[in-house]
Amino acid sequence: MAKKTKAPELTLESLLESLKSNGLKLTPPRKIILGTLLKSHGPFSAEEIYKNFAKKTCDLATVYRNLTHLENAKMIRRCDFGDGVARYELIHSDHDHHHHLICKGCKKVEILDLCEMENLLNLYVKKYDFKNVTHILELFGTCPNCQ
Amino acid sequence: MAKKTKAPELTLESLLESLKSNGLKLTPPRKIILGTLLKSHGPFSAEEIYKNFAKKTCDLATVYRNLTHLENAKMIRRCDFGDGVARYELIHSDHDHHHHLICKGCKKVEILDLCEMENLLNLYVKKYDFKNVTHILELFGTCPNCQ
DNA sequence: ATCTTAATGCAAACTATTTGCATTTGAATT
DNA sequence: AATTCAAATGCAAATAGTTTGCATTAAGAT
Repeated sequence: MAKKTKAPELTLESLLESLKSNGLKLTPPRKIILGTLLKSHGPFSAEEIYKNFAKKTCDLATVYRNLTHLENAKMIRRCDFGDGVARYELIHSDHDHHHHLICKGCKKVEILDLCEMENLLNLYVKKYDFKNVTHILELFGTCPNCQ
Repeated sequence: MAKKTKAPELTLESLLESLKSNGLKLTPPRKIILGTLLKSHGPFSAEEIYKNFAKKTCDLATVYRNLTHLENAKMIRRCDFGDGVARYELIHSDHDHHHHLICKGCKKVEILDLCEMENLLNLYVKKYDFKNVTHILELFGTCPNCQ
């Protein structure tokens, strides 16, 4: 079931390559944004990424604009935790679709692979004859530490 | 599997009763808000509910405040379609948990009962030992009409 | 009829995000 | 290396959705 093809490791270099192949210029802000997303997984908001800039070397608006560009280029994915803040994470491959289990206390994020369950979901939905069905699915709870 | 107890029909009267039992006063805005939510199912935003007021007889801020109150009283549920707008719908009973399949074209909303799938979801998540696990799950696509 | 507190109106504040416009800069081209 | 030009940026202002402070009003208990 699992693909035998090893996942091509995502590096800052490969990401900067992707920029190029998407017709996006390699600018300092973009380097920092991609570097930040590469450093840790948890989806990050524009603010969080922005705070990561050592010397506020670019405008917050630039972060927003770039996140939109990177999303269009399918290099990052937008996550919705239902709190009115958009968060983004790197897309590691075409088939790295997953969800999150977020602790309401410490905000720790567990990665969930619900691939099989989603097949079931598609079955359920088939009768409605909708095309291009996508979904948002995020889980919340209290982690062992915070209980 | 399905409960034999017939669902106690939700009426404007029963809703106004619920207001009382939740220590909430019966005010004109509240009557209209509940009436609106009772009229059709689709989760509605504060704006949409507000527009339903025949003569703008109350302030939009009042609608927001009341939606918050009604949510706290567990009379309505907040839905998140990932577009930065909060939408609300009546809770018809303790066990009326469901999701939506929303057409990206005409915005038509289908109600999905994914109860069984959610049991599976809980199984998947068990190993993380999170407590009080909740989730948001909404589906989007293009309905037959809009294809 | 009175009283107390919750509910409301109105305006201002707030948060996350977007946009207009002048300026700068990456990178393709000479 | 210098030129060029669209793309990217900075900055400030605009926007959307929602919340809040405060003085006033009214629901419903006494």
